[in-house]
Amino acid sequence: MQNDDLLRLENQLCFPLYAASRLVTRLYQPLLEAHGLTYPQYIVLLILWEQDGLTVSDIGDKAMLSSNTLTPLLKRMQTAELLERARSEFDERKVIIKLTDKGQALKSEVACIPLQLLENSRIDIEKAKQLKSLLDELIGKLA
Amino acid sequence: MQNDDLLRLENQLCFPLYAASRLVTRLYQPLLEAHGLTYPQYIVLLILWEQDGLTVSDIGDKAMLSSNTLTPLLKRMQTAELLERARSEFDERKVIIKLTDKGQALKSEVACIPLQLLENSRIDIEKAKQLKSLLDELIGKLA
DNA sequence: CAAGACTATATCGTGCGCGATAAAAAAGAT
DNA sequence: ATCTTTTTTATCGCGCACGATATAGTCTTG
Repeated sequence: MQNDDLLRLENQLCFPLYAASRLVTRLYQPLLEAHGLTYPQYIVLLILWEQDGLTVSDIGDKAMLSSNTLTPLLKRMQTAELLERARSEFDERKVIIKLTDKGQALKSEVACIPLQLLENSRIDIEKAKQLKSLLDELIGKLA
Repeated sequence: MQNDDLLRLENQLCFPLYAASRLVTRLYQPLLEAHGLTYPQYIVLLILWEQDGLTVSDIGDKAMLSSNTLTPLLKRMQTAELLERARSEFDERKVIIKLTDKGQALKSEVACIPLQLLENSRIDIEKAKQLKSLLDELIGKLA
């Protein structure tokens, strides 16, 4: 493949990744907005629903985000009364994030969303699994 | 699969997409920054190197972006003297984007980047192709 | 040709992402 | 014990993304 071909948009792996990610976010957006959530906030909730009481950097490790993104995001979620932020009493550097009742309760409200999106979009479930496993592998190599 | 499992981060297709897209952007970022480019600006250049003289919405169709994102971005690229923005003389609503010599010249400078990234990351070329085709299919269904 | 509909771009506001840096607490070193 | 290093969170600035809206040019239709 010549350099010229390597620079064609259609031959880039980066662009479909970028485009697909934004398209999927757009798919979630109206459903999440109904619950006052943004997409990254939903990611944080997915993490906290699995394990509550994590520190900011614990969440950061899982979401691949750091404090410059997470601190303001978590503050907004605190303002929305979805979670509480409190310094650890054992290590004052750490901030422990705990879901409020409202944050916990949201779980059952949005539980239907993944399935709903899967059904509404005509996505082949086998191809989705294949895609996910290729993405996980890519992430493993880049993270 | 139960609702609870459907909400586990590890079972979401959306998250690896979001994470992989950001990881790949981070891979490009230092190489692009050396040429004063951001990742979305690079995407716009890829488009214009293929076909110059497009309108804002032509570029938007290809990049899946609209004027609220593109107008400021193109203005920054104009300030960087990579391109010129001029109203069409036939239809004054349209803005024609033309690369400057500097914008054209950048093509040969960044031509090595895709291959360089492919080689530096230990990405299997066959899996990359497979991934791209699955992403293209997904985009086709969602766009 | 005037009024309304439509199209193309621009503007505005909000929320990310993230590099760079700061500040404070904890851990380690001498 | 003091000094240095590391860890953890927060702050700042900039550039996207994008919904909502504005503005101006073009087209359509009576």
